Amino acid sequence: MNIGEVSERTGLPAKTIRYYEDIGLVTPQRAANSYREFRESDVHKLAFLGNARGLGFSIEDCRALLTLWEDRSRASGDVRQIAKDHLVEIESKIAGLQAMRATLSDLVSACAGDDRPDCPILKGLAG
Amino acid sequence: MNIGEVSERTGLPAKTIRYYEDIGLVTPQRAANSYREFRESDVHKLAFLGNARGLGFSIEDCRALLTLWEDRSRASGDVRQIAKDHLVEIESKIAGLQAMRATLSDLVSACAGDDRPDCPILKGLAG
DNA sequence: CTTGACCTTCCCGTGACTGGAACCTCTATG
DNA sequence: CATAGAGGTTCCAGTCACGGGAAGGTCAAG
Repeated sequence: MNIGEVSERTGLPAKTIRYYEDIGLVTPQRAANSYREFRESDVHKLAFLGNARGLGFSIEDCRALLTLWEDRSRASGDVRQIAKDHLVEIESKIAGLQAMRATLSDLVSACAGDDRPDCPILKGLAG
Repeated sequence: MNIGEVSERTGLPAKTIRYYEDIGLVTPQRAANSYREFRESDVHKLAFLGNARGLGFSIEDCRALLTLWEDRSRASGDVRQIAKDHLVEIESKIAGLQAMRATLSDLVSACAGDDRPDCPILKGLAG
């Protein structure tokens, strides 16, 4: 299977798939014309990667998860730990963004937003 | 005032302050020894930048906000628009992260996390 | 005079791609 | 058979907002 079809089937841009090969996440075979030749197992890996990235796992997390996925004798505790750590990160990002939203929406609602120069937002940002 | 003191007073790393000079956000004077010489107005600008960045505004947003801040005849509506757009972005980031959290926490709680290889997290990621 | 803190510039690296140039290969059509 | 166009290849540069570290100049204290 060529990269275009894989791209369609996984939803990943061809550029991304090439990048994943570059960094060793997938290793498709090569045809005589130097085209990449993807097997079903490559497509599954790439779909897995797409899902993991979609959940915000870093590439290195993905690499670890992929290794565990391929390891039939893995301990599910290892997977769970990675996921839990990531969950904590996500939660702290959410908290940070919510704090931003709170401050910012206060400022926005305090600002008349008309032609006059008086602006509580700028005042807020100034300190 | 030297960069070290400015760094302490604004909470911005010296590296960041130099970077902000590089991209034209501040333009401190120079002393004979080639050291940067910051005036109070530079410190205020940098504090403003620190606050705006802390609320997640991009550098280009900060540049625009700074220009408006310095423009005594600005319309507060311009400021408000930038802030509102940014608020929308923040909210969509929060929504994205919350969706990740929902899926991920479902997976984590479905996973026993012991020594056995059976793992709903990997199953979920596989499709 | 030396030590050590502070300052300078310069260049490379980050994460996870994305865009683009220059070029090769396959397939369908005139 | 020539050609056009779609798809493939490699490689290099850029993104964003800095951070690390090298190599060297400057200043105040002892």
